[in-house]
Amino acid sequence: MSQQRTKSQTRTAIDGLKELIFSGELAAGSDHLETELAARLGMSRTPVREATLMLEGQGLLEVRPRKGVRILSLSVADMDEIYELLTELESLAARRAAAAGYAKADLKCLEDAIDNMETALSEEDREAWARADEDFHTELVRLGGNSRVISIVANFNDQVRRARSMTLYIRPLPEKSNEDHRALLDAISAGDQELAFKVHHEHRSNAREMLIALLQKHGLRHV
Amino acid sequence: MSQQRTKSQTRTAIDGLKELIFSGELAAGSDHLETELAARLGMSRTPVREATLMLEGQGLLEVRPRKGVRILSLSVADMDEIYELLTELESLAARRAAAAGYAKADLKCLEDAIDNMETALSEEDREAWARADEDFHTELVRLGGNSRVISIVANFNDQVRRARSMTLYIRPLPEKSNEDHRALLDAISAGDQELAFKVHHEHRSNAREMLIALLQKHGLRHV
DNA sequence: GCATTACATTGCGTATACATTAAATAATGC
DNA sequence: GCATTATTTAATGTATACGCAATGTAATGC
Repeated sequence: MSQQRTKSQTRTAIDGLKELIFSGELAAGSDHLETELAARLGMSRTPVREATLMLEGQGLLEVRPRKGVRILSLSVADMDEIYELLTELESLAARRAAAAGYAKADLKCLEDAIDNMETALSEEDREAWARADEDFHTELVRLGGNSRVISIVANFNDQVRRARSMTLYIRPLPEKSNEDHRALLDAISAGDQELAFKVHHEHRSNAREMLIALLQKHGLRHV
Repeated sequence: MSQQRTKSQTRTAIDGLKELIFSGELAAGSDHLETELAARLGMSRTPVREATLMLEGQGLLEVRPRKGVRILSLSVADMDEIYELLTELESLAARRAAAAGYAKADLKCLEDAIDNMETALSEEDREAWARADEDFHTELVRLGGNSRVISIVANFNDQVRRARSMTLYIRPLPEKSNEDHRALLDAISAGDQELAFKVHHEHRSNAREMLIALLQKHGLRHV
């Protein structure tokens, strides 16, 4: 995205730590001393410390003095909480997007994302599908136009990212999903606020239930 | 609340800065250098810096390299965004509280808050009313039981605190407010999820519209 | 052998020193 | 005079030093 000429060490630490967390190199539940992380990232403790404080604020880890920072793991109950929150906020965004009276051109990103999901589905390319699905949801929230909602949703998407990629290959192919996406797009196009809200709320609720059931079925108590 | 034996300097800085911001001593929109704040708080730059980074994460200020930290002011549009978000999240909490099947004893805090508001109203004690109103809303969200929602709502309440206290004496006395509160309490008691959601959503929407209109009427473009 | 206390270790919180670089100012050429 | 470039200033970003307090370990008493 936006490239600074010289990326600050703190920025590097934040990005580096997030990457290490998302990739699982820093496992959920594991503890790491500031010194260790600093050495790992090739910098002094100061920017690492700043980064961990910020990531703590974002709910990705917990700073536990003298025990190291703990990479947070999410219980099923946590996932349920987060999905409930995302359901509500995305549905709010859907309603607002419908209210905004967007022209067809404004909704092109949504269209594209849906097309990409369809292609990915037919090719059974789960990674591509997941990317397009995230695009769709991100764009939907953006169209909602509430900047606070946008950043909260982005934050919690980060938090569940690991869980998503863990379940990507054990979940059923989301065949029905795109019907919902198209229905939502139609509702937004038509400016039908309540329908947009309702369609997306149900879509998200279903996804939530599916995911929770999946986690329980596979005994994934923590992700 | 929870007292540390020795409060860390960073903690002191956070609390101190928040206090200075809420009280208006650090005015909305004003800029302050790290060194200045450090001197003011009687500590070195390090904990001040950590505090400002965390408060930036909480949306209370913005760190602008070489220009100092800027205390954020909220435009009317910002207030609108935040109130929209709070409306949705509190209404979600209301629905969940209704779903939880709380016993009468569990809802005592809500009852008390309503009583306190009534007393405060009859005595025209606006400060007391505001405290009780905040108690009510905080407790409602707590009863909702979603810890993410709880902390987000607390965060945004901090952000609008200054605006609230600014408008406290120019707004009309909230005579009707308590009817809504009681109706919500009844809905929660009765376990009527949709009613609880609806009642509170409307209550909040009204409060939002009143506040926005008030800000505009008084030409308060930034608070 | 167990509990308790003294001791050693070490990770963190904070202060401070220093390098970097954006901004402000002065100087130069036209 | 104006624009452009060189210089200075100063606030930040980062490294480092250091003391404290928490944790683990050894020593002591019973």
